[in-house]
Amino acid sequence: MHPQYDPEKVEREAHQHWERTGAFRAVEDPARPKFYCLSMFPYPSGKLHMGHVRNYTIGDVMTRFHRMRGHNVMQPMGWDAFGLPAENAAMANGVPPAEWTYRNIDYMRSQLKKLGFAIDWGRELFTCRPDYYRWNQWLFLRMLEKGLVYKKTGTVNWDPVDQTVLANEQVIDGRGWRTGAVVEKREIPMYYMRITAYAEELLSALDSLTGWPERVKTMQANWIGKSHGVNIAFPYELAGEKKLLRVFTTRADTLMGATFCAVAAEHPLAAHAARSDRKLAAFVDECKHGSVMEADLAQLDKKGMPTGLFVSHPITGENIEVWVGNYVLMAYGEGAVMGVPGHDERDFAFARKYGLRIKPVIDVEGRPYSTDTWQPWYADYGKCVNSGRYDGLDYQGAVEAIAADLKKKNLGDKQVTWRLRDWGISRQRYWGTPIPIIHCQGCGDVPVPDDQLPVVLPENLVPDGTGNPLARTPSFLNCKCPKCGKAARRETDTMDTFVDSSWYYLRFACPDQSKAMVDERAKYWMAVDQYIGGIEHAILHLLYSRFWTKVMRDLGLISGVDEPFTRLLTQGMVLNEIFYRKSAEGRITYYNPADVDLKHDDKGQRSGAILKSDGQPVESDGIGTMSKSKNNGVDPQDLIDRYGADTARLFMMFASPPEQTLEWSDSGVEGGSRFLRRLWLFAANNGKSAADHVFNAAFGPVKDWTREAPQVREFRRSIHLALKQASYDYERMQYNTVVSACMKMLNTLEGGAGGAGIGSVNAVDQAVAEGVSILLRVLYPITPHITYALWRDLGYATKLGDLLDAPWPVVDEAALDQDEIELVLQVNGKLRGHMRAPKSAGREQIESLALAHEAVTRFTEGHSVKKVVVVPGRLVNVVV
RNA sequence: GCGAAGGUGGCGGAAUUGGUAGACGCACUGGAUUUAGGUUCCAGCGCCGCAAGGCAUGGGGGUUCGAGUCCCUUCCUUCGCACCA
Repeated sequence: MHPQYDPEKVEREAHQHWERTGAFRAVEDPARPKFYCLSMFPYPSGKLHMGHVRNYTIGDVMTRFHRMRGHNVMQPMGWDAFGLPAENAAMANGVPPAEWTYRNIDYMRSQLKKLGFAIDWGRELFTCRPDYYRWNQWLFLRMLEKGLVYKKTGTVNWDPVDQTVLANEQVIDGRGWRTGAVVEKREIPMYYMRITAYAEELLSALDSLTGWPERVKTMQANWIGKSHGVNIAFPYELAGEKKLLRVFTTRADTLMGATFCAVAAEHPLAAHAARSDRKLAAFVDECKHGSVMEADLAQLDKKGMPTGLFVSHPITGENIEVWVGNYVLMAYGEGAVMGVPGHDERDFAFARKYGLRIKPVIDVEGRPYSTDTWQPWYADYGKCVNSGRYDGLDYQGAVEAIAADLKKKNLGDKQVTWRLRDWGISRQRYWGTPIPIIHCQGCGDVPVPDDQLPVVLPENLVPDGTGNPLARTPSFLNCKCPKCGKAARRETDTMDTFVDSSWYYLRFACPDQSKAMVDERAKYWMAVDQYIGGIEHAILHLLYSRFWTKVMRDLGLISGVDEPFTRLLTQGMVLNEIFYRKSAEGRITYYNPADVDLKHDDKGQRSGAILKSDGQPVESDGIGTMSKSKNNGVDPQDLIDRYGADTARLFMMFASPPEQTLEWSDSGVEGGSRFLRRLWLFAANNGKSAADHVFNAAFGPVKDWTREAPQVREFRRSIHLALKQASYDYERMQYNTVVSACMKMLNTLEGGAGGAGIGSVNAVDQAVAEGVSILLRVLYPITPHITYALWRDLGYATKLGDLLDAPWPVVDEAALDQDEIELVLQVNGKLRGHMRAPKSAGREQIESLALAHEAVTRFTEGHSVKKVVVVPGRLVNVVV
């Protein structure tokens, strides 16, 4: 064995070995329990970032651990390869998105391989390949047949200069990111997936996801947003015709306080009124401009205009004026609200601004009411007042009574409303899955027949930022109508990339299947036992995937799977300190932490930070996520080149538990590297001679350790305690303390099992050998390369086989036993000393030993002992 | 505003059922090795105190023999959602 740890060599050899033996190929095996471990697949943006390294290391540790525990594991990898960044890169460099994407994939794949992940590369998939996205198209058509896909007009951000649709992230302060032109809202036809048909199941099934973090489930539940309320109709007449204005409310108990109605700018009634009122038309137009993002809308001032139309109150018959309000959302409920200024903050602000009547109808435990200023309790539940026959009723009672009365008049009923909206999947983009529709002058929108799938996306186009290049490509655009055979035009919109990621986990089970979307192998592997990814996908990706799984189930494509991901782990972000300098003119320049030296005073406290290049101080702006704009990123490649993959993996796992944020620390990385060098050195010096004994110790006939010297037994006890800790922490996925347990083991090993003349030499060697074999196996899922090399070089591999499938070490409970136990002595709950007592000592014996102990008597003298609490094996507390 | 998570040494973080707070690592201090720097090794390291001892898990209160852990209250931080009627 070479005495020097050479990570580059060690890792290269391990990779060659795994490659040669096909170590990570996953094969269906009904005889063994399966474990499908999946990390969210990356977007091929160019190179791996630290978030990827962390994500995939967590998954790899889990995969390797479960394999040692006897599971048939599968860890696949693929590429979320369609998307906007490829188009942006194309515009910047004039390279087709396909070329850019495939080049990035090649580089990132090589990085993943360097990190030594136990991935079955035979299952690699690419969402931008026709053999994958044809099934997006195929399922789209099945959903179309079932009415789960439909077409309607939707609102998009439109850049009037580039004549193109903008994604939300391309709109900055209401202007196009490239042109700076004010963005308009535009109505265009789009395809939608009817996710709302699954709202009830998507909500109720959250309860079954016991392996998901609570906050992700809460976020999804809020997003789905089920509200119970009442749909109320306000009758009116228009050109002699009787009509109804419908509103939805969760506060039907306040109906008697309704003094106006407000409709969204897009509401038909607003459009009608605008026809005869130019000022109103201008206002409606204004509302339709600007961003489509709701977070932006929420910042706007309340604005409105009367329509001049009146409706009558469904209970009193009173005349009520209809307004257009910029705060009313067309997409929620009926696109219209009843205005109850007395008990709704928005209506209150609106009424105050336009001098509308405010009528309080709820009394909240006698708290004061003034129409001058809004108070939070105005919106609380209370008793009806000023409400005629409903006076005195509470919230529930009033809602029931009012709903019943409305139902009698045919003017309303109880209703459940969802916040969740259907999923618009059309994107006016080139680099995505073509929507398989053909537009024919005579036949209308015609689905592409199955035997003409896939509709292949040409890979050689270069977008220029103006419109969709597909629309300028005759070879793609022109086709024949499948129905009538006449010349027709292909749909040029592509699908949202969330479609691609909504089912890739199913395809990993059978990526080579060319006849079907999925086959019976999916039944073996599904559901994903552990899914790992960033919290940023808590809502959309995870909700769409759940929806998609249910759709495929209901179409009979998969069976026995209601939910795709049994357990979910959302890993924390990777942070680093931010350093900057501010120039005299106020310009801020950020400096990478790698270029900054930290100064400490002699107590270890930070005393300053200076830039290495000029020795002048820089300011710290705290810590934040690694980002280009703050120049605080660390390139994983540098880390690997410098220290090797094992150190990178070890640091990632050690610095904090998987779900928490991780703070980058160069010296922490050094510490990890130091530990691995120490491990190597210890093995080189002591491991080989010890290993010769290992087969009698850990794997041979059980030895009676109770006869050995106390030092040897203490040594084993400490190894097995650490093993117990590590096993527990692997189960609960707290890998930082697994690393700490391994460090303890090495500390113990270096301390030795006792010198010459203590115990039998044979026992000392066996204890060391056993300790080494435990440490290597416990550390292996985290740092597989160095442990592979040591396992091989110390001779374990030849006798016991590959570390990949080595049995997980078993805690020897007998080793944890001690003849004498150290007990903590407390007086009045305060720590006063320690004493040793025989393991066999009973409660009374311990009590009398404690009361006689000097550490106790010092504090009990002159006082009377009231009570003695004995916690077996732990402590004695004397109360005086 | 609503919802969720979290406040523990100079720092990252431990503490499985209420039972020795600060494991493990980093930083720092002293010493050894080294021509020196680095590496490596040994020792120390919550705060105050010469010591005995006292004080410490954001603040305040409570339950308990005993509270980082349970309850109440308050402050702060982070994240998510946000005109949802």
